[in-house]
Amino acid sequence: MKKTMAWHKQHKENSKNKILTSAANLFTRFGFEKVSINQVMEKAELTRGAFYSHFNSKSELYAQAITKAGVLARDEHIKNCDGSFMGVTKRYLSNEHRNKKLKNLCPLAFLVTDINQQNNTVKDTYTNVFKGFVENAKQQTNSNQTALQTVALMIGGLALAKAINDTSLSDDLLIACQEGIATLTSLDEEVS
Amino acid sequence: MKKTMAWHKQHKENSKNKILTSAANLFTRFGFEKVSINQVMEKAELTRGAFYSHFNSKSELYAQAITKAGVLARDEHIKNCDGSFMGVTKRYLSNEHRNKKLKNLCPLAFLVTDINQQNNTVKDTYTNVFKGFVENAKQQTNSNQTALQTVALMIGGLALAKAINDTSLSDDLLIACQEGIATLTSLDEEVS
DNA sequence: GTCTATAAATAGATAGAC
DNA sequence: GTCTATCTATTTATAGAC
Repeated sequence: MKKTMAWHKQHKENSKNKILTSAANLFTRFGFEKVSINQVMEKAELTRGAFYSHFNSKSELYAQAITKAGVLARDEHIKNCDGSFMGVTKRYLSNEHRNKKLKNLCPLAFLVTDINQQNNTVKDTYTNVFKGFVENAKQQTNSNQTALQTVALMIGGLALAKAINDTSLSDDLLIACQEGIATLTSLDEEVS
Repeated sequence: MKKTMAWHKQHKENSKNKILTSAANLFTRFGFEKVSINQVMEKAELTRGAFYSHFNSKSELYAQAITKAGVLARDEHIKNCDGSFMGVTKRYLSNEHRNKKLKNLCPLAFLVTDINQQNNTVKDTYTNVFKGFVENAKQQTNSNQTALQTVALMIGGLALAKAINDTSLSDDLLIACQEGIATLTSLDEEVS
């Protein structure tokens, strides 16, 4: 009996995890409104009806999916970087990230506008993921302001580069943001 | 007869202009997917059925509304600024802009992610508005790269500040972006 | 917990009167 | 050109069988 319960619990957690991974992937790629619950469930290899035994509404899925997307993107980042600060920013502000060739995309950049019409729970979740991102940047800079400038150039630069329908200009923009971060952080070091 | 034709033409142009102004306002505030044709037409004081004698589809409206929003935002900006470079960036990266207190909001910042799932015509229009924005910045900087860093900090910083559900952090972010632009442009001047 | 079937609401788009 | 009425498709969410 206990064994069966444990299996059931594990089974449910697996299903929920599959749904969240599917949602994180689809939302960051196609935005909130363009993705239906049906699509999320299909990618998770389940049917639409099963959704509501895991979440009360699509809004609830939004919030949890953003956290999941943040974790997935960070893990993939850590795994594939040399660890240097400029290595991280270059990978973040890369053509591969912009072109959605990475397995996991940063929800902060890819959903920055989508967030705006969602409820406060969703916004709070986005804000928390952002704060984690900022904390990470702070470890690499002396001043908080430089950290904020860095994340603005990373997240904002990537979001803009993705929106532009001109590859050459978009490439220039990504490089410019990398250089901007390098300039501001090196000034920050001189001051300290 | 000629007089009547002229009046008709004027009337139609007025209606189309009202629809575009309404759409520019609603889209920048609430995003593409959240705004229905019905809402656009209601704000333009017309009914749903009249829409299709001006536009073939909602997509066609998107594209034209982005251009309209860009023009409206720029005009309001010019009208209310002292003309100095930092005056412009401070007004752009202001609490009023972030809080949607301005009459016209910048479509580049408020739709940067929404654009992603639209067709190429819409993306091209967004790109053109962006190019105009960059050209404007270039007049204030020596290098093209500094201009790109400036627009990334403006548009990206505003988009992020609006997404964050923490007023204090959001305020810091706006200030940091203003300072970042000041730093990068002053370095740019020294080099020349 | 997962499935099929369906309810209820809303959207984009069209038809025809004036 | 603008209106009312309607078609068709899609969505979130629920009901009930297994």
